[in-house]
Amino acid sequence: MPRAATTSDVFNAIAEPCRRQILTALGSGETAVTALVTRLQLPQPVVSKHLGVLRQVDLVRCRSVGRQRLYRVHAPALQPVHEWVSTFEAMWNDRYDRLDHHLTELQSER
Amino acid sequence: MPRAATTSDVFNAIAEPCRRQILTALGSGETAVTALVTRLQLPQPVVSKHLGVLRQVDLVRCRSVGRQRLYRVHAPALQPVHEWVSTFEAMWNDRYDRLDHHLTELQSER
DNA sequence: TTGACACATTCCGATATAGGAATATGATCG
DNA sequence: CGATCATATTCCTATATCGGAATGTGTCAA
Repeated sequence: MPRAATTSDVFNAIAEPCRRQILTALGSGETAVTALVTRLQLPQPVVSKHLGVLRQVDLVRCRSVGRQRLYRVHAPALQPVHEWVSTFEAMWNDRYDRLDHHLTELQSER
Repeated sequence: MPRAATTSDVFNAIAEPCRRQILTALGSGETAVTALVTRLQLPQPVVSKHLGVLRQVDLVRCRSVGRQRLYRVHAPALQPVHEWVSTFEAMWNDRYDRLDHHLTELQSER
């Protein structure tokens, strides 16, 4: 069994490098699909499909203008990720590093 | 082609719910594999395999004590995720929400 | 040394998913 | 209306990855 559905889990959606690239690119503001295609040097169907996934987890939203579709980041969807990661934030300071070293040394002494 | 190797990408490693559970459980301190197994109600081989993945991306480290293996979180490996997500942090405040609403309305007016 | 315990690894089958190619949809313009 | 541009969708195949079952490895204890 593969992992939980990409299309329903934000963590899973941003696990794909291309999708992160797309989000980063959209960080600079509303962008049309073709613009993304040229900027990221990816085939158009690939970009559209990734955008589809990002839309399903509400990481991007879009509006139609003429025949273009302008996509933008919907950042609040990233908040759960930020919160979860922040849980561990207190652990990447020097005190924890020293603890880590200490524990590692405990092993080699054996 | 499936996505980039789980075993080399932190984003991918934390895309799996079980692995997030494991990390969260390890947040309370060094833990043996059996303890994780009983706490998370998962088969032992499953836990061991997830720990293997987490080890490969350096999200956990372990030391041997007797016949046990004590695992601990190595939080610095999460920093890239935190940094990437933080890039968008400024976008999930009220100002951006209002902008979002505004852009959404622009569409329906058409 | 033998057995019990703690954990890791291998083999397996089922299933998602990524990307390519081709095609479909939808809007605009002449 | 027909052509063209912008984007989405479908069909396809290759490949990771997950979990289960069984087995392997290493350590301790009697």
